[in-house]
Amino acid sequence: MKISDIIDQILNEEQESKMSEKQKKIVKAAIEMFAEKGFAATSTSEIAKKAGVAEGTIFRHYRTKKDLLISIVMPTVIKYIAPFFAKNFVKEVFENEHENFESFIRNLLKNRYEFSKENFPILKIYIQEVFYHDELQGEFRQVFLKHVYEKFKNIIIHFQKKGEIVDFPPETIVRMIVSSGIGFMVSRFMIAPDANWDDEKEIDLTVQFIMNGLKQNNDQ
Amino acid sequence: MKISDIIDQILNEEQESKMSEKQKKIVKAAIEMFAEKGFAATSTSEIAKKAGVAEGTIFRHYRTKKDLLISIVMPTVIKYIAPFFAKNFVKEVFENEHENFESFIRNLLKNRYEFSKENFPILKIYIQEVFYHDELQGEFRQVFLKHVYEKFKNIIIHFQKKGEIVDFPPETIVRMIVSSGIGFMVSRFMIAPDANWDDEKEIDLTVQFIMNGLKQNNDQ
Amino acid sequence: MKISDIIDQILNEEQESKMSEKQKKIVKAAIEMFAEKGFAATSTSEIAKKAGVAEGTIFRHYRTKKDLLISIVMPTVIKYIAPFFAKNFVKEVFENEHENFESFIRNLLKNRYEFSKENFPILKIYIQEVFYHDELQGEFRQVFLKHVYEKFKNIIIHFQKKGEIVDFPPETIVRMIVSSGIGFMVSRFMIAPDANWDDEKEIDLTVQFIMNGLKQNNDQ
Amino acid sequence: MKISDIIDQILNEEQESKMSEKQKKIVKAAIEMFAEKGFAATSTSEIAKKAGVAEGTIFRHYRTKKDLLISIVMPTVIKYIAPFFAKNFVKEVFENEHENFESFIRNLLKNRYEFSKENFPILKIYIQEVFYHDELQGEFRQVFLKHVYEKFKNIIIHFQKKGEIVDFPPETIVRMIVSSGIGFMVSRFMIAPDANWDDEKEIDLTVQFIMNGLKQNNDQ
DNA sequence: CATGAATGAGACTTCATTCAT
DNA sequence: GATGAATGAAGTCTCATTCAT
Repeated sequence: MKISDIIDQILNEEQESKMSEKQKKIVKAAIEMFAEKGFAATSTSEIAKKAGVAEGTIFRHYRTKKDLLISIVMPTVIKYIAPFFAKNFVKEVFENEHENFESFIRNLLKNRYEFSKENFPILKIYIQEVFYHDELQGEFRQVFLKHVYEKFKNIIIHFQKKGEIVDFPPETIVRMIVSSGIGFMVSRFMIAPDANWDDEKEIDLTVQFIMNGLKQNNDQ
Repeated sequence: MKISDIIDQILNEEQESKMSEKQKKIVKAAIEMFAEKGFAATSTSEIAKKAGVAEGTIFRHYRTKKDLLISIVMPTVIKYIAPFFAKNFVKEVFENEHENFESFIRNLLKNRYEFSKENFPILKIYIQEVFYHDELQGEFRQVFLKHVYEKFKNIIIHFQKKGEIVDFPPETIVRMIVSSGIGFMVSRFMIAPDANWDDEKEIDLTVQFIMNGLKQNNDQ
Repeated sequence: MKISDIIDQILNEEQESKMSEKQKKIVKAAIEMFAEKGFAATSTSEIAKKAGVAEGTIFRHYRTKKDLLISIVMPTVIKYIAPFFAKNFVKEVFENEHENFESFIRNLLKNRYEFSKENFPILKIYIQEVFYHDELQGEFRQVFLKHVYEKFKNIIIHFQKKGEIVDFPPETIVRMIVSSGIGFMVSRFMIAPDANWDDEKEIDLTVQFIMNGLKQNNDQ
Repeated sequence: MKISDIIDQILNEEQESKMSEKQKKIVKAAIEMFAEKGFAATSTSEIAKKAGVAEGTIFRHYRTKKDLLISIVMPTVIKYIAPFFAKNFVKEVFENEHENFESFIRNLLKNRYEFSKENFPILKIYIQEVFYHDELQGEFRQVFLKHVYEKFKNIIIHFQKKGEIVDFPPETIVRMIVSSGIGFMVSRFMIAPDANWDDEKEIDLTVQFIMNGLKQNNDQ
């Protein structure tokens, strides 16, 4: 499956509705099992059983087991970073005088939180498997990540020039923001999903933490 | 392997020297392969071949493949959090008037950075596999994690009382610090190990970020 | 496989016809090899080769090698003792005035001889393996054996009351009859299957031996 | 190990005392395990562990695992049938006017019962394995069995001529006697060793059963 | 489209046996 | 004589994938 096909799928946005009933069941079952046991430790026969279909049916829809993984994971991952591709993403930040860094960060966290909430199993699978399968990086790493990363960096630089944030290397700042964000998601959905979370408050505190952490300190 | 045995091993600190030459080779090969391909996707025959021993030799030293994983990973993981168990860890923080939050954080990061630098493959394996194998949590989660977490929280509270850091819930602060730290390690050793890192500086910036992020803001 | 399922299979009597061609070949090959070399000394790869199927095919039909053993052996063993379960087995003996002990014994031996002739390899496997695998006794020992044994004993007692046979403990008489019968079968089919046997005559002599051995001796 | 060596061993009768302490432990452990799990299902490492010796030690005393089996089993089996070799065994029967068939049978059963009582585990191993290993039959079958069988048959013929027993084919009579005898031993020591046995009485009844079963019936 | 029996490569593991110490 | 680490062949079983129905 080429990356261009995947993008098409996403733009069309109709993938799911095009799926047959059986196919949906397969995807659902695969997500659950991959998230629970890992890709390599999940057998296609388990997926078939859980999905209530014959083993052969899986291979009618997906050439290989790895194809199934990629088909499940990539669309969601791409959606995850899609905002950075929106034409107006950077534009808005740059042209809107009232947009400040804090609202940018807050929006980012809230968006990604909402998305993660609905898609965490798939994101978990991605996080776990991305280091083992080139296909999950592949063109992605080069084409996409750079794209996103670059835009993100530009925004950082923009706010640094406006004097809103500290003068660390932009890459470092990206890392700090992303670490704080993903650190929250992982804690929230992987490590202690059953704890008593006040999500609104945690997001708010995380934003405060990032903002203070990156604030231009004149007294320093 | 019981957790008490593991602790003994670590205290004795002689484990490695007790290993036969072949055993060391097995462990070395296993670490490399597990880190590269993941536990489930690595076959014992690959490990044997890479280690230059017969496959049966692996099972003379480790009852099962999973035993091999555990024996490799747990000692290092325990060492990773061992500082929190040192009797003087909390004591020092509490009793030393000159100890402030910044030096505490800086020490923590530096220590864990040095350790990670030497042991990252193993830590990576742990991070990847901990969600799939109860044995990697087991008593650990209950006994150890709580222990460490609790002490960490107490230190946070200590500095909150001294007015050095902001009044967020201690758990949240722990998460922020750990996220920032692990975020650095993961970026440094997993995501872009080949980039041009100025480690000293990155640690310094990360400390600044955390300090500012948690500073008691009087003007707020 | 629960004993009730096995009974169902036997009652349906269609098991064999339900088997696929390959499955039949597997069973045939397994019987031959188990009988010749013993269960533990027969490898599944040998069975597969002899059956002309892939090794994996065996495990598609039988979860484990032991499952294969049980599936082969239990139905036949149960059929072997099934006559004792027939509703009219005891009834006939008790109610038919003309039925005497000799005709009872003669029928028993002839029936079991005919059955053994056709199924000896399987019975041999059972005899060899029953002492090593609890699954071959299991509910069997408790439920069935008692059942059969009890009925057999009742018949003995019946004929003892009629004065036809000697007053030994019924258990002892059962043992003598069974020993004589199985002794013949084992000699006939295991120890010297290639000798020149006049089966009719041997059965007849065995019946005479048992009858005389158990005859109520007035002159004693 | 050649059969002549075995005979020598037995004649010398000193085998056991020649064994080192370790060797005795090995033999003891092997007997227990072979009897419990069967030869093929018992591993040499299990034997070594149970015997408290190193695995290599077993192979210092016995070239192969099968050698161990043979060394354990054959001497006892030969002793089991040794009475038939005693020079005076047949002679006594033939020349002693007072010796009758009943006392012959009774002696036989009693002797073999006493011997079985002490050596049943080994005999059990033999019974279980003799059908799988040519070495356990080998020369034995040809040389020994025939020898014993022939002598036994001669004795039968002797008593038939004296009119004490019925005119069945001698082979058939041998089978009946042996079946009754072994049937008792197997019931006594294998099938229900824990039942409440009155051994004296059972032997007595078995002798009666055989005697009556084979008595020359003048009214027939 | 869907099925599921069949495959055979390869997974983990056990084992009898060897040999340097 | 005794040891036990090491071996590698062979064991049981799993798996992704194919294909005739």
